[in-house]
Amino acid sequence: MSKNLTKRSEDYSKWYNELVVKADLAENSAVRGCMVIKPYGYAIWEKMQAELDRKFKETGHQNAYFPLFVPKSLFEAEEKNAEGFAKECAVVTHYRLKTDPDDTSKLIVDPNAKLEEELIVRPTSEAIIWNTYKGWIQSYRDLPILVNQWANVVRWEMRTRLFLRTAEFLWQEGHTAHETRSEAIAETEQMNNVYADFVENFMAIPVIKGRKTESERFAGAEDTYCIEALMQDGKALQAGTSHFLGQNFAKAFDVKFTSKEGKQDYVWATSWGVSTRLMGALIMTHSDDNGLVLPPNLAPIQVVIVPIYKGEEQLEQISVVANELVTDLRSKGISVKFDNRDTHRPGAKFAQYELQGVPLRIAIGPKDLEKGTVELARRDILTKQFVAKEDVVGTIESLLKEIQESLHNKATQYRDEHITEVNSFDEFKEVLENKGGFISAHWDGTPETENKIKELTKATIRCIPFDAKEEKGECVYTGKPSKVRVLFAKAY
RNA sequence: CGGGGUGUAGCGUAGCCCGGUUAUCGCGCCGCGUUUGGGACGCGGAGGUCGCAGGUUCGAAUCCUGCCACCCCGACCA
Repeated sequence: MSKNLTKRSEDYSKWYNELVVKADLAENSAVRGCMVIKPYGYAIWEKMQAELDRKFKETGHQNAYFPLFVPKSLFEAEEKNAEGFAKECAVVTHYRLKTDPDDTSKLIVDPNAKLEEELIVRPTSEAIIWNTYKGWIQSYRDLPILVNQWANVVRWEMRTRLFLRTAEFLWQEGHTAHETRSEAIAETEQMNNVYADFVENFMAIPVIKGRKTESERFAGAEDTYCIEALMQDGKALQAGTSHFLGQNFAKAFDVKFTSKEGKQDYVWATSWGVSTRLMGALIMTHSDDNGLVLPPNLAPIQVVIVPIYKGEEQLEQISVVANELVTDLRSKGISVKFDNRDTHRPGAKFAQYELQGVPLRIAIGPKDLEKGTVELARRDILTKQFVAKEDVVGTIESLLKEIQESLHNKATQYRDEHITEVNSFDEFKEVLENKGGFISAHWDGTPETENKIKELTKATIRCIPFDAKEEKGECVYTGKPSKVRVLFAKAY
């Protein structure tokens, strides 16, 4: 493992300055923990959005938008949800500033502009959305409602971590309403699968699908499904969640419908989301000491062309070859950048595109002009080869596919090597301390044991995998009987 | 909120214990020239309320007091 990846995630901000920087508005400590996402990083987020959005539409969902502010009275309606998020809410209490009478260069909050009811900046949107759905749903004919929202949310965490736990983050949240319990459960499963498919195949990050334990469940959910990934430093990361909300929110907001049989019933609900945290997962899964490594499906620039030249005349000759390549590659749907800046030397460009994780790099110099070749370099395994000009497009097409696959394979191999079955608590602690990763162990099913293990080791149950085999065993801590192994890990 | 630590140029830092020239060095930035197949080199240059406020002193980045900010560990968490 690369040594730098064992460091704290904050250190990534130095290497991946190209991608994202921490908010640097130090005069106001209140924005501590927020991110500035630079254009290159945002381009990656946009590619993620586009693919997710496509999958959501494919499964019958539509986008909509709901208010940023949630009146406190709505927020407190669903008790568990409110309780779960209460400790991390930003609250708006006033709506106006005025000039400070003691110092006209300063502004103060106008005490006469106090809101009658405080507004919560959404930490999640169930409350405001279910309050709205109430007006949309009367009959079974109004169901299902399959809506997704792209938004930002604020969670005032006591401690933030770049990418993984920022005070403000971008995400999508799906909120659906159904006639029946089973339909809602099917939706919950479907969306968890959509996430798994996206993260595995688009981001080349292997995940384990499973169910959360009661204590790790979303506040207000009856059941939480999740996808769990493993980072290169051996810590687990929750990459996405899909919740079956039962009738909790329908009851809290009094959302009833009349069924075909003419009976009144509460609506069944789900919600599901993934966030910019996935960009953290991307970095912490694929990066090496030279910087980011992007799966081709996600790379805003898939191929970069760097000219190596002496004098303008040579640059012109190289540009002819380069521009032809650009046209050919673009016609195949490959995104290419020809970097002909004369303010930077080739070596500096090589380093920059490596840092940015561009999957393939073409270098064209005088030697290539002579021989009719180009130099083609792979970012993921840092190899170089010379390719005849006429073979370049074909080679690149197959290499992009190969890199996508190979990144996924490499990460899967690492992940699989870091799932360790243990049968005693000593072994549990030993593996957790020295090897890290997921620990597959028996658990007696009680929150008390789960908590005790968390206290003693800092490891939590990441999930009860869906594909876990029935197997008789004894709880690794209490020795009580257990039917199935669950996955423990230290988590971000 | 509890425990520990740090504040000197855009970034990273030396100097502080033991007060004394014009505050050190590297990266980055600007200009000129030579360069260009892995982060170029030479010469010249710009850039600083030494976190803030008070105090001690002939003299404070350095000593004293107070404050502020940030980081790390813990509780919280997608």
